Amino acid sequence: MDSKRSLLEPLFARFDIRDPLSEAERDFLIANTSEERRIAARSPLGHEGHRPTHCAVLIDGIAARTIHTVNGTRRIVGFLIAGDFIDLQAFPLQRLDHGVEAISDCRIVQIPHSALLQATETFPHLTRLLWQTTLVEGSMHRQWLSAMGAMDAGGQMAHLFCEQFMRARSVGMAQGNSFHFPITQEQLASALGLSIVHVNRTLQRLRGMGLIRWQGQEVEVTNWPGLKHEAQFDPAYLHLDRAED
Amino acid sequence: MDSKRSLLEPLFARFDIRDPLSEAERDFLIANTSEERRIAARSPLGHEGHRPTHCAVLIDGIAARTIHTVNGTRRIVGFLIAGDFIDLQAFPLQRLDHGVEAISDCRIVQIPHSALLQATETFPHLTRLLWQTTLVEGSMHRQWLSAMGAMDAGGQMAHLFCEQFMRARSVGMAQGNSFHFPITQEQLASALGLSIVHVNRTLQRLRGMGLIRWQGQEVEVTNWPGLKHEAQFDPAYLHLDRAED
DNA sequence: CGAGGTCTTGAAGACGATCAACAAACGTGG
DNA sequence: CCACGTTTGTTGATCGTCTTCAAGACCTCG
Repeated sequence: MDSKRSLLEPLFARFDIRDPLSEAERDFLIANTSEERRIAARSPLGHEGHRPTHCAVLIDGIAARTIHTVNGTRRIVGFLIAGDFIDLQAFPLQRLDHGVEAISDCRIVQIPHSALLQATETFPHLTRLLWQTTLVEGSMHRQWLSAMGAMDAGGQMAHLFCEQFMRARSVGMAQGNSFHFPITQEQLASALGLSIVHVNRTLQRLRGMGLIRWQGQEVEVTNWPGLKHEAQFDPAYLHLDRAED
Repeated sequence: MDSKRSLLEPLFARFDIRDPLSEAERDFLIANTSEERRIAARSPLGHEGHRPTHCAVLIDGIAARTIHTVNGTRRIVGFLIAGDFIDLQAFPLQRLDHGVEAISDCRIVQIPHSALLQATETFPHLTRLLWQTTLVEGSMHRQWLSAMGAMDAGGQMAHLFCEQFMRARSVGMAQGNSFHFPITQEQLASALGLSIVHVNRTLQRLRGMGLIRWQGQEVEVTNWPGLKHEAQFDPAYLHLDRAED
């Protein structure tokens, strides 16, 4: 199925950065991939506590990992873009320990856990790559933790923009210095652990410093070295591995 | 080697909670385990950017995952206790993206990456368990992120104590309501992203509320329900799976 | 055109940081 | 065993960042 092959292209591109898949591995994934499904913005892609039987891959759109606290607030702990696995963790862990929600309209495909099980039995190299993929998530979480404790709101926000920009660029989703990032300030606040009001003011400061422009759904990095400096950004933790910039 | 078997006991106990290892899997790990090594408190167990050839398991003691920021501060993003893998991520990822330092005197054993590679080729069930283990880390990171954004200093600190208490208990390292936690207030501050002064005051508040006692290197939970409530603690994310309390 | 969501601005107040100093605990060598 | 320096813990005062509350502007979509 060439249509499925093209659907999985963002995922393959992700692997190609680090360690390309063999044809047999690609074919195996393609053979076990469902038809494309469309998910409307704001709807859930995964539920905390749920035990999925399939693993989803985000083909197009933006999604967020969320954690709901007892007092009713929900915190965004990570963003997903094209080529990211949505709930691959739930394959080894059996249970999803956080929620995932679509930020924009999304397209996904699914791979049954039975196929992943088979992969671990017969495709050790692929298994190691899947494993690796889930670990990059953890690395990003650590970086967020570090940023939150060590920097002020401007630094944290700049850091997030740096991360999203580099990630978008790595999968070919950036146009020059711009990338698609259709989130609201409320969502940005939830990701940074700040109030909406303060996000708004911090945003204005970054704009005023000439670091970024943000109109509609496009973020333009107008001063990349400046933004990286403000964020103290070192992309090593993303494990993109062709050390660019 | 029965001595090595007993060294790996904390690790096996960790697996037993979720999905026990077969005898063959245990034997394989035992056969590929190095002699015990002792590491002095405050010395490094792993360096950011390093490419390890072996993976270490913490047998005894407390260690911390650290990230060094440009401005010279180091942030603690996680704690390790007996039975935790120190740098298993670096096997699939090839590179360690953060530092690890011994908090107390530690004992470790090492497993060469070559053995892990062989495990992925011939022990798929073991591989899935190793994978699973690395994912619990990510889950804890997410919870820390959520806690940092959503709660004040008291809540965050209570959350950390809850987590450490449950984890210590799960590997039999707790005595009643007490557990060994030989860290300084500076290290606690670095883990919570707070100043030392504020950690000190927050600690006094928790003590004053009768939630914990902390003398020397022992933390005693004097009011477990109260501590959990203050922390809004739900242990599901630890994936310990015998839902206790 | 109205309604709801999003963005923006102002003012007051809380939480935590920083600075500074001192007390207590610890380990080491004399 | 005591004297000493170093690390850790404790307290007070001041300041800044960020939160909260409140209200108005803008925008999009029915």
